[in-house]
Amino acid sequence: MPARRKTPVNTEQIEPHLCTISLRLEILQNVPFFKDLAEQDLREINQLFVEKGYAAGETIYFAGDTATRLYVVADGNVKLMQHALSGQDVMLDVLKPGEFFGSLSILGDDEYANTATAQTACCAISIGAEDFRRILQHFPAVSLKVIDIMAQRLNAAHEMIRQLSAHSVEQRIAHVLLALAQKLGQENEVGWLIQLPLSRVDLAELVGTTTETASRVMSRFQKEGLIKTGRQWVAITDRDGLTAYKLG
Amino acid sequence: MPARRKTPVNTEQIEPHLCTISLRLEILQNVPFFKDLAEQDLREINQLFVEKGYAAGETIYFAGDTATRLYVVADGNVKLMQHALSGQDVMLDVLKPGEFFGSLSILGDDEYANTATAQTACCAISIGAEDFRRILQHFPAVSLKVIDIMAQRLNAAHEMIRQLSAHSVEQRIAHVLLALAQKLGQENEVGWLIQLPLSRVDLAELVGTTTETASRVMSRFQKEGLIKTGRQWVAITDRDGLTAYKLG
DNA sequence: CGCTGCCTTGATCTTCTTCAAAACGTGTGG
DNA sequence: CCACACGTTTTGAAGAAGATCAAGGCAGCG
Repeated sequence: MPARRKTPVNTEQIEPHLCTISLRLEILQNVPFFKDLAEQDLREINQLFVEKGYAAGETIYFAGDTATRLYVVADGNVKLMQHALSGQDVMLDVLKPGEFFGSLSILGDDEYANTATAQTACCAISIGAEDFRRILQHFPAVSLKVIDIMAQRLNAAHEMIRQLSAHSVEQRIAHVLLALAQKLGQENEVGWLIQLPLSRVDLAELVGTTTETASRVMSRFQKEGLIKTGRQWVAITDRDGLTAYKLG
Repeated sequence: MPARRKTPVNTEQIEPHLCTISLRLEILQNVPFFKDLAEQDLREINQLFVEKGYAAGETIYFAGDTATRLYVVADGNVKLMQHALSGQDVMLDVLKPGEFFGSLSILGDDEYANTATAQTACCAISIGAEDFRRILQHFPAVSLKVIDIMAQRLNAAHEMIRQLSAHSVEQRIAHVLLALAQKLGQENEVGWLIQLPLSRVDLAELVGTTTETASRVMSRFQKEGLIKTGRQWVAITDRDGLTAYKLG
């Protein structure tokens, strides 16, 4: 028995120096838009990437910083945030290994549009925007994949806009929990566990409400047996029940 | 004197058959991602496009339809909408000539993610998704431009998410009015006129509120001398004042 | 002139935020 | 191993922002 840890979330620490060069090739193969490249090309591209580890909570770049690099999550989770002048933060997305972030706007704006922070201890590899542009020019197939992924993200953002415009906090939380479980969930003795430390603050930032309201809704959901939740973790126990809530 | 029309918005009707083949080449040259192509290439690409006119209010495609074509606005304005089960609609964007919409997800999903409707009488040209993909493969420069534009749109969507999460209806309306004026505005004896028929319903759908609340906010703005507004039109008279409102 | 949509305004009610305080878990240092 | 301290979570009560319901007004058009 390791300890009396209550978190069912797996929080193994990844040492910053774990992302060795040999591992990077494997990581790159799992990046959706590099998947179809020849091994030789991949090997060359690999040379252009640099890896770095981050502690949980550490910021990878800030919104407004000069945008020079494109990143790919290698291990752990990264969250993308927007900041409002009022001090209120908004969480746009949680990324898992294989997803990219950073400087996408290859030609135009040269500022990061959002802040990237390590949600868990994590490792990310990155490439200079210039080098990435060269790759896109040489491999049209990669460009097509990138366009495809961006279209998906745009759709996800539009879905979020619809949620915020038309649904109650209760519905939005139900939706976010289901989406996160879909993306990062693991079946478990507790239920369908979201493999991510997720506080009430995080949840509030994800659905655009306050921590208090988020807490109240979570209590209600738990009381009704839809979820099990504790400090920084959530598991879904009644998927259909939550879906019903989400739909109104 | 034509009549006692009150709308300062220019509402010249475009006949559906106005988009002749000769005009199309000119239109294509103004599409951001075709701008840098050689005349000869453009001429070939032009052959692949088909044009069609739409009456104001007419729907170009519905969310959920099989996605087969990519469109470019040639003349007039097109709005992109999301629908909620509750019946509430959300307006994601208003497009002007040169902007594209439709099937962007070249490889993956084969459904339109939103509904495109003619906000004014308009004309759009379109190309089959297959043909467009071929163009992207042949001209990497076009792909880069497309990625760039999609990055901009993603940023715009994220900005909207931040607005909805962190700002009041008043702030959101101020923001939308300024953004629309920036995009479609024309200096005029009335003020900075938004060249677009824009009802209270449209406004409400743009900022995620009800027509009543939108109307109240607009009345307040007019009372304070920030805007002039009437049936389906808005002009900004105090840009700085509105900006101040937008910031809180 | 009256009809049909759009726009406005008022009153009421719900949802969510805000402010405040207490309870709980977790890691720390005695 | 226990107890304290800190950050997280919960809960309550009051207040504000916005939604909803319901009329009434105004512009444009036949």
